[in-house]
Amino acid sequence: MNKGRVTVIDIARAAGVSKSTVSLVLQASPLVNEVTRAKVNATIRELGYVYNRGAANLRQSASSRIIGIIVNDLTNSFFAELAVGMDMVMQSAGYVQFLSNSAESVDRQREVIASMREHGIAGLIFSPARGTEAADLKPLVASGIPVVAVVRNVVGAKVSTLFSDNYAGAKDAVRHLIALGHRRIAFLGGISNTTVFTERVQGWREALAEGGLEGPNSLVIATTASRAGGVAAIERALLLPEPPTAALCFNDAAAFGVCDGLRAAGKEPGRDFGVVGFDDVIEAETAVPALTTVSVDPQGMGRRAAQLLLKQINAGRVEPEAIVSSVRLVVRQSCGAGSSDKTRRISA
Amino acid sequence: MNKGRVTVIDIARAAGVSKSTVSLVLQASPLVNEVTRAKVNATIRELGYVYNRGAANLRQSASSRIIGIIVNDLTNSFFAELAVGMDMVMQSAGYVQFLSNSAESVDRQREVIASMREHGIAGLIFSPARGTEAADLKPLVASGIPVVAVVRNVVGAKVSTLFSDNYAGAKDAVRHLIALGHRRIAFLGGISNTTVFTERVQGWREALAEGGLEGPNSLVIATTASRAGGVAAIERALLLPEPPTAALCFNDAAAFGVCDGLRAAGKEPGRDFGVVGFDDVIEAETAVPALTTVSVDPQGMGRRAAQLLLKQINAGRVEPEAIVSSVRLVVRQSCGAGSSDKTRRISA
DNA sequence: GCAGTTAATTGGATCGTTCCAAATTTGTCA
DNA sequence: TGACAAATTTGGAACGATCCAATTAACTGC
Repeated sequence: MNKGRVTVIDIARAAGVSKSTVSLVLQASPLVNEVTRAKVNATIRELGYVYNRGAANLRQSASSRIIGIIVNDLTNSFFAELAVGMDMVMQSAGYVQFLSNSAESVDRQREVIASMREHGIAGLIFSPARGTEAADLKPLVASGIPVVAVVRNVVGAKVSTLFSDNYAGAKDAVRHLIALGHRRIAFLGGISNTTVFTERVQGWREALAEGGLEGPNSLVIATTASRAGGVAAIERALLLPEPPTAALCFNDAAAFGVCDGLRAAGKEPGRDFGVVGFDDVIEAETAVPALTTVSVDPQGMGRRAAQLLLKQINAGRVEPEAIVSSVRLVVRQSCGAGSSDKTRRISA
Repeated sequence: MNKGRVTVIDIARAAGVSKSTVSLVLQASPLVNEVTRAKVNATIRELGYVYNRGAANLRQSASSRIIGIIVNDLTNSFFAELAVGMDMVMQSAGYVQFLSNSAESVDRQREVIASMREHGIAGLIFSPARGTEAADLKPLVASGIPVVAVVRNVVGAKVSTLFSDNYAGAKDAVRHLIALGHRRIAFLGGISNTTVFTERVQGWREALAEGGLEGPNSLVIATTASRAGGVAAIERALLLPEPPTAALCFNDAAAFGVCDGLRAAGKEPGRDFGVVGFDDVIEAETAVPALTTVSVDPQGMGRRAAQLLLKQINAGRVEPEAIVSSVRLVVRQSCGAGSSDKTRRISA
């Protein structure tokens, strides 16, 4: 009996109707009589039938209810949260996702995209690996499959985008540090030749200028966007002739590293040095000291990206759309302001 | 021209051969003449043909090169790393994965499994959501699809399993703390009614007994398996009449929380209190102090789980297999031993 | 030059579903 | 009761690939 899968034809035979009727029942069509419907449904349960979406998608009209998601680094909790947000809305919209990690490799990314395409995805959301070119997306876009790029952009690609407002976020953060009395404020961590980095440094620089302060390049210390990168950056910063008294960090991971490095140097973050992160990952709230950071709400961003993609899939025709997701500064302890009182929020 | 996708028939017509020949070329069959092969391949590139795996999988023999992965909490970096490990081997084996987050909900997990099944996965790897029952997997297993449960087990389910050696790992960790001179060693964090928790507490208890020490229930403080849970646990531990001087934590996240809590109480982890974690997530190495922890190597575990699943898929017939992945204690600073010298490794 | 191989190629038929047009049943009303 | 409409049901013919058996083309060796 277990030989071969159960198909609509088996159901039809067992229920004494035609396969067409079974198909109508499967699609919950109002055309079919209640009695018949009940009988067919009973048989379906009885025989343990499983719908074969692959077969259904074969007919040219159908679009597949599968989407692709590729992130550049799933081990980074920012991207993991992003993926979780997407997963949530995709799941409740009745979609399944191919979810892959490009690990920052354009080759792997290309392979994954090709593979997903062969499997017939209805759309793609991805945070591009460093070095992604418009050409990598060309065929996908040309075939009319909606694509949403998140977090990072791909120059020249005709795809929808969803970025956070890096410039405004960095500016607000630095303004806050200036308001707290800091005069030498560094920018620590991150990889320099990326758009995100450039935008955040730009915000940092303009806020300093606005406050009549200097923003020399020596205060911008690029390393990597990780905890280890944060440690390295603060170590170098403290060796400067005129060391900073506060820093905006490229992201939360780097900010945690900066806190680690400060402690290793005998300084207490928040009290002896103002630290501000970027992203607002979950641990930011529970860390000690709680991290003051620019909240990007990665899950929310993931959800918005997913909704955007679904909208485009349903719309049929793809009209690239660029969304900038606003951010807000969440003041906690690490900047030296929130001291004892509970988390306070400043709208950006 | 963009109306409808390009199919083997289009290629065949354009290249002046039959669709069967095109099919043979696609499968790199040695039967076809080199000249013909070149001509067909050229036409394929020229027309921008994309292979339709859905159609190919329709034929009963074919198995799908899609597998399913479900994790209970992707925002936890342990599971994110696990997923990345799986992704790596699946990708190089030419598979794509549906990867979903059950968020600890058995209902969502059930839905996702059903959906994946309809899409024709060749196998499933998952870390069961709390409360998963054997019945949830019954239909999948009955249809002969290999299933591998990782990290947590599902009582009564006939599936393959891959767990880390929680018992031995906990025992080694506590032995090490005893060797460092600690006499009151707590077990902090985690959710009490889980197998993993029970096994680790068991190891803790036996190591204490072995060292002639007491292991009262008051020293086992269950909260949650998170950073916040660690903070809460150490707070309660320090209020005990006879507070502990060291602790084995349920996992690294909790251990970081314990460090945070210690600092908030004016104690320096490593110097004033021995802290040992469990998992060895990436941040464990770069944290300050570097975390002494039982290394589970989540990525490696993910890779092994993926290899096990692939083996079963290729084997055809499914014979459930139980693998216990060995662990080893990685001594760093947080336990008070590694003090100044670099990370030292003790094999378990 | 021809039988006997070997190498290459090729029409169906098939996988499990959907969809259309046509057929059947049921219901309504004069 | 018969004509007509509405409600249900139903055979095929797709969809895009694979695979088998059968055909055709290209080589042997004598």
